Amino acid sequence: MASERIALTKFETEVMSVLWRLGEATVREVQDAIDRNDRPAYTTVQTIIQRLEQKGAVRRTRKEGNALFFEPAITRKSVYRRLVDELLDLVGGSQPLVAHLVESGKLSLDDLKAIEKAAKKSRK
Amino acid sequence: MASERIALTKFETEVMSVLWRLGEATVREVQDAIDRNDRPAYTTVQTIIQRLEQKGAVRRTRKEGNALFFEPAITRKSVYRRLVDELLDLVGGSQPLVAHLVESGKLSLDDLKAIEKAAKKSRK
DNA sequence: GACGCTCTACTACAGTTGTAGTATGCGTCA
DNA sequence: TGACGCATACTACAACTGTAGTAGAGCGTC
Repeated sequence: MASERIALTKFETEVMSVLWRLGEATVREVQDAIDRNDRPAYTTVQTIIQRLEQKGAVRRTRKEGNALFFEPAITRKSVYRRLVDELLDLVGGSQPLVAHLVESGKLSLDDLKAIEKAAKKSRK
Repeated sequence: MASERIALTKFETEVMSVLWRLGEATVREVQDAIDRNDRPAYTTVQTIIQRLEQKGAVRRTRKEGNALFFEPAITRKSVYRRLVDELLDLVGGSQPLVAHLVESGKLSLDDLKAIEKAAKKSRK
């Protein structure tokens, strides 16, 4: 479910990350979960969640006291796919991307092997 | 060279890609090189290049007739690094990212092996 | 030297995004 | 049951982005 093609901004994506992690949360909880030096104001987070709701990326689940709970309405995977695709377009494919990762030390040879092994296993 | 920390928008990055590819180009040449169905107007490209110039991402090289030539003033690598880092932050590291690539069929096991081999070679 | 074409410089503008304030409502505790 | 406090709904707004028009200058051609 969840018809995709929803474009998210950086901050919106960050909020979605929190929701994917927590499963369900209030505005307050999302704000608390945002781990930054310049933490946004409560109402800022509220606005973002509201926009996410309008975009259909988030939905209300229930109410506790007078606080609403929200949960993701789109999958993490679909959003990642979009982000990754965009990046791949720019850098010219996944090969160059991974090469860049290895080259810049962000991914070790051991990591590569581990991924390989896992992939082989899940494939069969 | 080229003090980094320059944030580029999507379109700006696209223009930079053209410049990295061509090495040097006029506004007209950049516009022609943009390969899209909804190609932007000449003046639109002009504006983007102007903004890139203000940001220090691009510099004028010479004049031919009354047309200016521009060249990149920052490296492709530094921009990629920024983009990749942002994505990594979001998806939670390079391991998950590569796993996602493999899983979604964007990267084959053969690709992985090739990268591994190349990395080993360049390392020694 | 005048004309026309192309290029640059400047201006415009609406939509998006990050950021947050204000007003008002609802629950809970005394 | 009234007040306090947190939550929501609504409003605001400046900066950034994509998009492009207009005015005026320079170059090549006749």
